[in-house]
Amino acid sequence: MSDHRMRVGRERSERTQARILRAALQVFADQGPDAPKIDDVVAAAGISRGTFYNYFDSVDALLAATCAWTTRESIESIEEALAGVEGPALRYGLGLRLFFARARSDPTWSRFVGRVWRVDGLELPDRDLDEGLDRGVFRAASPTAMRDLVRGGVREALLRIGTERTAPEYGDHLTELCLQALGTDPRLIAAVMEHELPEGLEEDESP
Amino acid sequence: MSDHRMRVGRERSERTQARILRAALQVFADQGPDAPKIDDVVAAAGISRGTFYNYFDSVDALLAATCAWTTRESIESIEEALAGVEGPALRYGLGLRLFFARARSDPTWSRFVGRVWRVDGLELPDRDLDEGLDRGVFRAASPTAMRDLVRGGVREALLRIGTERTAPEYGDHLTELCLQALGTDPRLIAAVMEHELPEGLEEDESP
Amino acid sequence: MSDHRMRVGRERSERTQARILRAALQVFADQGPDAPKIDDVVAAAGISRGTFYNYFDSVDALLAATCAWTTRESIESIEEALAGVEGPALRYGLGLRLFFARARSDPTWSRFVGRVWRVDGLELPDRDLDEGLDRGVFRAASPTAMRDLVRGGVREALLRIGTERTAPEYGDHLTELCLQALGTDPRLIAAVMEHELPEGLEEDESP
Amino acid sequence: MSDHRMRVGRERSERTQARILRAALQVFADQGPDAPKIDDVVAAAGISRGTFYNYFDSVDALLAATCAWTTRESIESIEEALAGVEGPALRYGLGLRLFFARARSDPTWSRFVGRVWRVDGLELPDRDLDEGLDRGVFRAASPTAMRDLVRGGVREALLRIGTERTAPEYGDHLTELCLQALGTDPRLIAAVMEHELPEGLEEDESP
DNA sequence: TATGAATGAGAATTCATTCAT
DNA sequence: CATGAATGAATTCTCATTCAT
Repeated sequence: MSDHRMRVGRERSERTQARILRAALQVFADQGPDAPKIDDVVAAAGISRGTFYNYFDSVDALLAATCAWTTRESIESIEEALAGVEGPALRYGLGLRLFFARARSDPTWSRFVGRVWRVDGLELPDRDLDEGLDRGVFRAASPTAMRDLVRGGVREALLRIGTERTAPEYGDHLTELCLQALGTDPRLIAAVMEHELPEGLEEDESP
Repeated sequence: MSDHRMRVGRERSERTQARILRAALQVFADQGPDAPKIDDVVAAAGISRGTFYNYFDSVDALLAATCAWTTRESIESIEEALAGVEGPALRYGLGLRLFFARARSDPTWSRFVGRVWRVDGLELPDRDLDEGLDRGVFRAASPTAMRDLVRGGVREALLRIGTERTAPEYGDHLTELCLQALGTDPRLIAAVMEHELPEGLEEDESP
Repeated sequence: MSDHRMRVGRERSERTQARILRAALQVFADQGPDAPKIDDVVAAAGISRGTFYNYFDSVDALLAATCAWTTRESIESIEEALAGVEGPALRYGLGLRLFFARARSDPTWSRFVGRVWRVDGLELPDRDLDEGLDRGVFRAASPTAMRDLVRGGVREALLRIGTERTAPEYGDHLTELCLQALGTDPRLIAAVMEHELPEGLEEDESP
Repeated sequence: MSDHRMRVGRERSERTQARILRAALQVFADQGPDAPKIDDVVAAAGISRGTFYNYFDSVDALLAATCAWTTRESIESIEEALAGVEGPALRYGLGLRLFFARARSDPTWSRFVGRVWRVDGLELPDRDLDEGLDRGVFRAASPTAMRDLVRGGVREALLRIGTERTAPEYGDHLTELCLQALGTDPRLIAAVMEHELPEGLEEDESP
């Protein structure tokens, strides 16, 4: 009996926490990381102020948790989807294409990532990038500048995808441009673009 | 006599407004567009709260004015510096190099532009971009994606330049990458990079 | 359980709102409609500033609510007390006498009504007035002038009653003068003045 | 020469003071005695804040001065106009008619007197009232109630005259009602109403 | 005397946080 | 755990007053 009560309690608790995080995603996506008030989150989640404080200490803590959740979930999805793919250019390029596909299927997530994620998140595919540079698949006078260009471009693209109705090929085009900027061999680029998109990254996972 | 008084008054007024704008540049550069409190600005400008409200209705109005000032001033400087330069690639590329040079000489301005400017400002060199596309000097499957990549990359670069000590060539490298992403002919890129940097854009003009 | 909590919450909320309104009555009566500061109300009600804003948006909104409350309550009391009384002169005259009796028993209310009520409230007995004019019980070259004289006289009387210790017959005398000004038959006036005062209007009802 | 300068200075000073008072009349008439800010007066008078303080210490002092000016001027006009008139009822009735005529010709003044004057002003014709009561021309169970009724009615009438377009006879009708309320002999009332209106009270005098 | 920029005390308003139920 | 009324510190904003020119 006590067992049952505990289980029910834990489940309810997890459901409430999930509601808050989903509401936070929406609110931060709409207002950015600084503007939101507790009441915005509370209203969006359909809970009371007091309940909020049962789960998070402050808006900042909520922001951190929301970032952690989305980042963790994205990493997992990407790694899973790219599980069998080999080669830095292919992995990196397909990763970007998947990222934009996910953005397209969830504009709120896209806006959130574009507005809120700082380096932690937007540097995810660093391993493939490093490997590509090491192997000479990517070439650049300044790796830092290269990363900055790509990171900024991706962020800008996410904001656009999350905000307006973009053409279906927009994400692929941006991926292509990024690879070009990295100095990738055109034939390799073509291969990336023609490769079938692995499954994954398109569904929203509950925290 | 009355003339003299009016002139003195106007001069003082303009000096105060300039002090506020300069303080605002600093504060917005440090804290972003949403976080600053009136008191931050007031303290940075060395004026009283009341004086602030003699010049601006709210922090939002101040933000708008600061954007307008920096944008106007940047446009003027760029146009002046590029006065005699012909050809979209040369103009666009030199424009970027000048922009980054200015950023390097004024990190606060760089941080401000990187964090705060929205499209209004960061689309400045649109005319040259359009002309380059028209003439086939720039090539891209998706002009929108191309612009987004460049805009995002520039923003990211400004944040870096405004935040840390970057290598002297960083700006040039990023410029080169942008031109590559635009599909510019490598010889043309080389010409841009070897061209002497016109004077201008390096001094801060008072509002 | 949830039911109980809701009821307790609502009751507390209503009690607080009532405290604020009662404090407002006092404060507006003392200072008039424009002068009061939020802090005056807050201090008189014994609540915090924040609590005030949980109930009203501004002093103006509080003023409106206080007017609405007093007006509604007065209308109800009068109508109840005059329920069985017939004839415009009798109803109007007894209404005035009751009004002044209430004023006497609650000087704060009297000052409030005298200083703050605008037409909405002080035109209450319009129906009887119109009916009296229609039937020829009241006569006047200018109904507008007549109403203005009575309204102004009543307001002035309320201020006096609410401010100083008046003779017990003061209200009746003013009623008599009003009826005279309306051109009422002296015998009818005598009947009004000799009629027993119905119960009611003398107690303060909580909002 | 010094003489000349002093005279010119004094004249200018008097003109400025007059401008302020006239502006104050307007502003107090529109906003009542409590609401006006220094800036409202300053803007209406077309002067600077500093100049205001050369003439008055505060808004309260300005209010007092404006009341004093209008009261003094009204007393003088009335006394002058009624110079040769004998008998309390005739004097009192004609005084009221003149008062309303003045109100009609200067709605701002009317609104000001209606909203702002306290007893000091609206008790002006006390002497005639007292004399009328002494001689039995006026009759009332309660002189206080009588005065209150008349004072309130006059105030209400001034507000109406100052605010909307009233019929030309409105003032006379209200005068008649007042005299009726005072218990005046109908023939005497008729005489008052038929009496020619003395000259005066219709022009605005500069302070 | 006239001006209006500058000031800062004080009033209005917001909002994160607590806590009794 | 959930609730939302109450709180008051922090912030925004107003406006009477001063004073150098």
